[in-house]
Amino acid sequence: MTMVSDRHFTVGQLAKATGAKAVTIRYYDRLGLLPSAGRSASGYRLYTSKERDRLLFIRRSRALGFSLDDIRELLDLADRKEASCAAVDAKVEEQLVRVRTRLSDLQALETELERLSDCCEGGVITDCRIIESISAGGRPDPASS
Amino acid sequence: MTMVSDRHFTVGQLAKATGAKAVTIRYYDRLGLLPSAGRSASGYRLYTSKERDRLLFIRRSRALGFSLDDIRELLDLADRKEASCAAVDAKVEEQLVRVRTRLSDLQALETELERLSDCCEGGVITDCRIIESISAGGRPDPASS
DNA sequence: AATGAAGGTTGTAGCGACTATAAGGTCAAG
DNA sequence: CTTGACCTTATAGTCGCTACAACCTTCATT
Repeated sequence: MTMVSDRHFTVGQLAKATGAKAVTIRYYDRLGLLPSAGRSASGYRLYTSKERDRLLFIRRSRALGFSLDDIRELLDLADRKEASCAAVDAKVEEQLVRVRTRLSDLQALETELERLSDCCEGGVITDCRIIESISAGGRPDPASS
Repeated sequence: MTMVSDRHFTVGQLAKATGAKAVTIRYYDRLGLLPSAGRSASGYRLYTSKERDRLLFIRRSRALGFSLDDIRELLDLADRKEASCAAVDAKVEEQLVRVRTRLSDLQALETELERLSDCCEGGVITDCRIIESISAGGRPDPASS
C-alpha cells in the first residue's frame, strides 16, 4: 500500500487528502503554484505535508472565489512572515467588493426571471408573454400598440 | 453614407443598432445563431430588421444569464408559433434555479469574506488571522492548540 | 485619380480554470 | 506474468467572447 514513505504522497494520495483532483494538482504544478515537488526514481511526484498545506490553502482560497493570480499573491504574502497583513486584508476587501457586485447583478437577474416566470399564462408560443417580453426588452406594456 | 438600402444593415450598423460588437455578431453568425445573412456583391454581410430582432433577443437572453445553447433552444421555441409555451416557462424556471443556487453560494462567500475581513487586527503576517483562517479551513478556534 | 481613414472579410490564437483524451511507463498483488 | 490501478507527458476541448494579422471595399477629401 505505502509505495513511498509515510511522509510522502503521490498525486493521487495528495488528491484524496485535499479533495483536489490529481489533474488539477498537476495543473497547479505546471503553473508553478505548487512548486518543487520531489520526484521518485521513476519520476512520480512526491509531496510532503508542506505541499499538502499549500494545496489546501489554494483550494480554500479558490472556494472563496479568488483567482489563481490572486492566490499566487496571497501565497507570497503568507510567506513574508514579517510583512504587514494590511495587504492581505486589502485583497479580502477587494474580493468582497467583487462578490457583492456579482450578488447585486444576480439579484437583479432573479427579479427579472421571476417577473418573466409570473407572466406565463400557459397558452401557445404565439401568445407567450415571456417570448414577447424578451423580444421587447423591458416589462411588456399592456397598453402599448 | 448609405452603402446599402435603408432596409439593410452591415455588421457595424447592426452592432450600433443592438449594442452587440461586430466581432460578436460574426461569432454568432459562425455558430449559426444568426443565420442566413445575405451578402452584398463584395461579400459584406447584409442584415434586415428580422435579424436585428433576433440579435436583440439573443442579447437580452444573454443578459438574463442563458447560455448560447439555451438561447438556441429558446429561438427554436419562439419560432414554433403553435407549440405550448410550457417549454419556455420551464427554461425560465431552470435558469431561475441556477441563479438562485449561485446567489446562495455567493451569499455564503460574502459571509465568509466578511468574517475574514473582521478578524484582521492589523499586525504582521505571522499573526495574521486571515491567513491562519484560510490555512486552517474553518472558523479559527481560539481555544484549540 | 489618388490617397487615407474607416469600414468590411477571413483565419487563428488567447483568456481562466480546468477537463478530457491518448499513448505510454510503473507498481503491487494474484 | 498478467492484470489493473496508478503514474507520466503532451495535446486539445470547454464557454463566450476578444485580439490580432493580413487583406479587401467603400467613402470623403485632395
